[in-house]
Amino acid sequence: MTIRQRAKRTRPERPAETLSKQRVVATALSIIDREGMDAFSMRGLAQALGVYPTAVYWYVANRNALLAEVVAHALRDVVPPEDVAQDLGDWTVWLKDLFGRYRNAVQRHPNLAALMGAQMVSNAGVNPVLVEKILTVLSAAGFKDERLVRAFNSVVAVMTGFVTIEFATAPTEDRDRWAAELKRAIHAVDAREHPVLARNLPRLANRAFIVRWQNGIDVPLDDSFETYIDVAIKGLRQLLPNGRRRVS
Amino acid sequence: MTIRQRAKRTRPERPAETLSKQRVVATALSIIDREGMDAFSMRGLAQALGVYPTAVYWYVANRNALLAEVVAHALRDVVPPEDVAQDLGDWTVWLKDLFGRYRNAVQRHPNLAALMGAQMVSNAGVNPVLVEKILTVLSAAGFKDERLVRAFNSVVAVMTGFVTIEFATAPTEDRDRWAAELKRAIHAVDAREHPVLARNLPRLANRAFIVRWQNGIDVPLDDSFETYIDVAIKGLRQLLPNGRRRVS
DNA sequence: ACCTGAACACCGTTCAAGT
DNA sequence: ACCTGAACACCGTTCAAGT
Repeated sequence: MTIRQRAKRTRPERPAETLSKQRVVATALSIIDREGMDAFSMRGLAQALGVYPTAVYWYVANRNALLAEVVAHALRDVVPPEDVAQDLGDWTVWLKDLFGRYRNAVQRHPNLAALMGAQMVSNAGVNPVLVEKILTVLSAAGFKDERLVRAFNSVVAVMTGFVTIEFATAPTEDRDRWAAELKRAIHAVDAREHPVLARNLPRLANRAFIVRWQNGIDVPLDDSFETYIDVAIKGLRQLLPNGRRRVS
Repeated sequence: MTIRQRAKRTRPERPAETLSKQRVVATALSIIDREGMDAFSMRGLAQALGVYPTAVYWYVANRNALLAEVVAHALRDVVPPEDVAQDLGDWTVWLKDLFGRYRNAVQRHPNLAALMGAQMVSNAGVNPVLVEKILTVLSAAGFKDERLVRAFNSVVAVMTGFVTIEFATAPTEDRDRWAAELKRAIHAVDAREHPVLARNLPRLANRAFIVRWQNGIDVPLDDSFETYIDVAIKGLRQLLPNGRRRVS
């Protein structure tokens, strides 16, 4: 977990401009954004806040609870505001906006990508308004009862699926060596063993999942994301009772 | 990270029936399966193997590298065998089988769910045969060039999306208290603020993402998963050039 | 080649005290 | 109510030795 070459942390730094949960969460997020998940620690956070490690525990129960709040904070802008064509007859516009907003949030905090996906277990760290909004839009579109549940779960899964892996971060240790080695291995693919891959290599290399050596921060997969969303929306529309109502 | 109440580990246990990378990876996986991600440590692993902590480093470069191998091992059976109706004209059957196999793998190792999704960045820990197979099936279905790349990325994202959050594990600490509190909060939802949620609560409670207090191990979301896959397949089919060729 | 043994520089968290 | 201070029981990883 890359310990050696970090600045030695002795005592508090800043004169502590009064602590608060707000400040604790915001500072934690900024550390994770800058240095990554592996480098984040409760002690490092305390140091950044200018207090003793144990002071943080006045505001959060433990590390996991804090991380849940950090995720919630990072996701605070995902719910589209009221004015997004919610009642304008096209539910697909609202969903596309939602998916895009989630992607933006992860894009801004890629080091949190894995946690953001995982946090969807429960509403512990997620705005309950998000749930109500999705349900409202799907209801208005014509989903109800059991079909509403299934559509809801599909929407949440679609929202997190692509983006979680698009921005998943590689081991922080020796990123450059790791990337170089991977790049080499990919270009050395055996055309006899993997003919389709070899034939399409220039198109796929560093632009397709698994066959990459950089993630969405360096190489965003905008086109594929668009297609993915399109696939989901088209599929959802076919799920509606009366065939495809309200064509976009 | 729940340290206190664990058995004190002093020295090696077993007389070490000769170490090997195989044994290191398999033992690591079994520890993670039994005790969860938080409880896994290099030192605990060494103890279980009956060797000194540093002996493990002869077989793996570091913790992250080991975890990548553990994920690869857990995913070893995801690629459908040759005989699955691959060339029988219906590419959707093969894809559905693939998605089901991935789900089974995660279901067997839920504590690894978050890592499994994240590992799709690169082929470091993933079988390259998987890539070739997906490309082959999609090519045969009619996807080519840029469309092939987009379809491939969509397929991988669909494969991991639902399942990653379905089996995401809650903080290991105080699971029962956490679940009880969540259950209470969900049932106490304000019908004025969240009318659609309140109206559909019996249907959604513990059966919809975010509105859950248990995960897929305790409450599998089979129906929703089926719908989700259906949505993806239907959407993918509409992506094909000549409309819907090869109807299932 | 494979493992021991000691050491280094960290961790999260608890508990008792201070103000 | 909010923070200090000391302590406990762990970590991952490096390096020099052993066999």
